[in-house]
Amino acid sequence: MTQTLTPPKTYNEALKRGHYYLQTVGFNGFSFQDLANDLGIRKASLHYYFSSKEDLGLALIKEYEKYFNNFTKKNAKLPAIQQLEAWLKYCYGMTKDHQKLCPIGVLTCELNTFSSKMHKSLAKFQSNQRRWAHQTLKQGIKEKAFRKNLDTSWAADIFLESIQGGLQIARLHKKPALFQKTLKGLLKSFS
Amino acid sequence: MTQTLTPPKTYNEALKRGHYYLQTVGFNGFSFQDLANDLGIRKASLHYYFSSKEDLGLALIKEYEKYFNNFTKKNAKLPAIQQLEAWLKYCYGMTKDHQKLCPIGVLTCELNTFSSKMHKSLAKFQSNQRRWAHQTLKQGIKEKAFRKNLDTSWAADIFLESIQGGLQIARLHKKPALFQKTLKGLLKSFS
DNA sequence: GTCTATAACGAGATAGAC
DNA sequence: GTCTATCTCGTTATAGAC
Repeated sequence: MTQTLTPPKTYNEALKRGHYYLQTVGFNGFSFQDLANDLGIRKASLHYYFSSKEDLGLALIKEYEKYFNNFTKKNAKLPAIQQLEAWLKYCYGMTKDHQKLCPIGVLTCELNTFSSKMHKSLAKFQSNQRRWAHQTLKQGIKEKAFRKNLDTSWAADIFLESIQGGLQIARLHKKPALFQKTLKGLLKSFS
Repeated sequence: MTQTLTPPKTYNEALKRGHYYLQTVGFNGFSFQDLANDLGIRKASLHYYFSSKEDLGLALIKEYEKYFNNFTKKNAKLPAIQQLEAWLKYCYGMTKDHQKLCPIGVLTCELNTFSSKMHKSLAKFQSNQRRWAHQTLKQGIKEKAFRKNLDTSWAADIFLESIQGGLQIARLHKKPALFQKTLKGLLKSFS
């Protein structure tokens, strides 16, 4: 009925294309012009939604985190190993979708070109993922999916780091199967 | 005596600073102007050495590979585990040196903004590293440093991918120790 | 081998009309 | 909410003097 109920279509489309570019060419690899072309509007119009590029960057990270939180909530009742496998499946999908990378990996490479606000936002997001991985791995031990003496703190870190690096190497050699093999093997080594 | 014997000081300095920038802000994160400022010359002068930025990029990768080949040759007679540990030590040093990243990781994130020439050069470099890791891991089994049934193909991939991702996460949280812990743990898990 | 000067372009950002 | 128009700046790259 009122304008607050109508969905901000342009805003959402911009975020969607922003995510695409971020994961394929990096945050510094695309411009307002690129987004504007895709949306069929002028780049000046984008400043109505995002006052600056940093503003866009913060919105993109926030959106990623929203998706991630939704994902973990949706799968919270599954056995731990299935939760971790579901995340791997989602990441594996990136290798087939324009060889996208993990956004955290991309942004970390560009980190020194960002403001501290974006830096902090990204670090918080990664800590969030790390907390989930750690807790899920601990749950997996209780469920006997992983060995009792597994160092879950270490496992959480290497799991997330390997996803990042694995997606990057898979892109380099155009070999999605490489990601699959490495990460499945890592999960198996936790047993 | 002749000019071919005098070292091309400017050229080498440019490569050195190029490496620094590549690993701290990415290849697209610095300009000829940055290099020129550091060297105390005009940016136009750099085109005497590098006809284009792509040309500079190719030279930087070639230089990395030269260093790597030298490194492996130098340590070739050490036990396998010491060779791998030496490489980890070198990478760990990056975390303390302006939080540098693995150049392959950085360049892979920016890959879609590069020419196919640079893409191929980078892929070849990574394959070279992968071959070394694989062969060294196999040697480590013979030397009883790693378990007999270790999947060395898998181990080589996860080793290199974790280095990449590990350096990135260490930068994000400004925690060099994180890299150390993850990678030492991985190597130990191969036993 | 380094310089000045300049071309050609694309970036982020803003003012103000509609 | 989207537009035109414009500003300012930084980028790669080239021509030609010294």
